[in-house]
Amino acid sequence: MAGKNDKMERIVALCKRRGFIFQSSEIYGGLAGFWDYGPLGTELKRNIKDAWWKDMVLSPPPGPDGKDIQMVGVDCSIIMNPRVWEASGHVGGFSDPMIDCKECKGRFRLDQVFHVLLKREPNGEPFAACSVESDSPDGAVEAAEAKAKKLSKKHGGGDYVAEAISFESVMTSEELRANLPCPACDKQGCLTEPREFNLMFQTYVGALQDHTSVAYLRPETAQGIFANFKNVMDSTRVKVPFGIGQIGKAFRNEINPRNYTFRSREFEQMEIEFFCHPDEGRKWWEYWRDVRLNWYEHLGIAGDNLRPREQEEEERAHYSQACIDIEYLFPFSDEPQELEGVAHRGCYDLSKHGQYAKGKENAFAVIDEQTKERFVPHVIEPSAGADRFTLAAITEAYTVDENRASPEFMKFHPRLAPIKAAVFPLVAKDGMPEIAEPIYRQIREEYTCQFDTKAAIGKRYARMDEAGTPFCFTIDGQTKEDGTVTVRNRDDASQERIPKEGCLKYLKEKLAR
RNA sequence: GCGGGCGUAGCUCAAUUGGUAGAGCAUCAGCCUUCCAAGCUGAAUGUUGACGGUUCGAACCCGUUCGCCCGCUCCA
Repeated sequence: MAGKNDKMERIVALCKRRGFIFQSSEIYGGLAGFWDYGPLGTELKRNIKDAWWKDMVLSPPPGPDGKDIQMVGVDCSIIMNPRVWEASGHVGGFSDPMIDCKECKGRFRLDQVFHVLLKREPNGEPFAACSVESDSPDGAVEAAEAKAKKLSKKHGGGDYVAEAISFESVMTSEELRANLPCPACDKQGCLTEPREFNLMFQTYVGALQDHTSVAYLRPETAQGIFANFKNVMDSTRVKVPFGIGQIGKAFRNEINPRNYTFRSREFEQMEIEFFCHPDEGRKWWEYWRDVRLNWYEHLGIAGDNLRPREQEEEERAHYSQACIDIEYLFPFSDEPQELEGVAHRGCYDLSKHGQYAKGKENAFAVIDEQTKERFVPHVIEPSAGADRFTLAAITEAYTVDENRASPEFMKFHPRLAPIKAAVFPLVAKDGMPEIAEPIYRQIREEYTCQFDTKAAIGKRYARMDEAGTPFCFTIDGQTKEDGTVTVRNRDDASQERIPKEGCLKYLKEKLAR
């Protein structure tokens, strides 16, 4: 494993040295879970987002029937009405107080642990107690059966009645808590007081800071799309089936951000919500699964490191009918990590907003003009992490070849490369810079390009290798004689000669989608 | 959030254990250089992660805090 971590450390070092990724506010000691993209990283990430937008929203592959599919884009605000997060379940379901066991390090949701009292009939005198995890009091009694039997035996056996009390009611008293046993290890008095673990960042809207003005930074971009479903339908003439795409920041106050930029507290998502007839959910889910997988492969995230993994039924959210995680094996882990999930979410989200948005009960149903059928569309959600893809592109591109002058270089897909080309005079004299400069100016009109006259040519090539620049045009002594320049290919350091007027055309051909 | 380790120039590391922080690489300038990090000359670079304490004196000892790494935990 040392070798693997070593690789990750080298990648992190290269990213800093060459200006791909910096720690946020580094001069003040940084802040866990936040990262900045430097000049090269910014170009790389923008290329990724542009490729996604172009390939998924502006010009997506033909649908299952071979015809064009309908896609439009939105760009929603980060702070929304807090009711959105009640409807989505982010406020209710994921802000529960938790308690920890200091002994066994177990963590429990306060509303899912119960104190089970064993009472002796007929006077109902409790003689023993234990704790268990369960989602209901009845379930708690059942779950406590084995523990209760043991406890009963310890206290002389005989008949008893078990009664479950929620921890919520017991925890209010310091005295009672001091004696509560842990549901996992049964040790007494080692539980912490209940603590809130809401993963949403909170803020206040307006000058008044109280509970009436609380708002949240969105923990996902999807809800802005759902909330605008009707607006998009009313303003664009799209009809089901169609999709809405969005690229934007989202925020999760992760307990423990780790693994470089992989689990950040501020991150960018590239999401599609595709709306279709309930009967066609499976078909569209398969379409998007294939489209998304092909996209990664097309951009060079291919081979053994890319691991699509269909989720088992137990693993999926209760409303989800199918889900595939597109995972990537990063050097920092033995387990593949999720880059994207393509989920079949049924009508869960639209129905929820129908319930929560007052007077909008019918806003999310559509009518099929042919059959007059009225239905709430089902949703297929390909949700990708832009920063995760960026990190995958970086680790996938990172190549070691000790035989080269540049033993480390970045083999980005040309479409993703931050710098597309460099123009070098072989030496800074004999009129070579004068020939090179106009070529550089011409390329710069359309592509990121660098011009460098300094240092030995090998050093300049090596610098471009670390930046992942796929092509370098070099003006040499022969250029003045026959008007040709050399093109150096990053991947194998091979060279060919082309007419000096043909540099831009050459790039256009190589960088075509 | 818990336990363990760590923090010195952009990077890799020194500093005789409490006595004014230095080297290589990289960077920049000049010379030289006709295809893969060559050479020569010169230059710049640090509140030793931050804050506080002990001391005549702290990179070094103590406390707090921030960050990084490893293992748990978490990951809608």
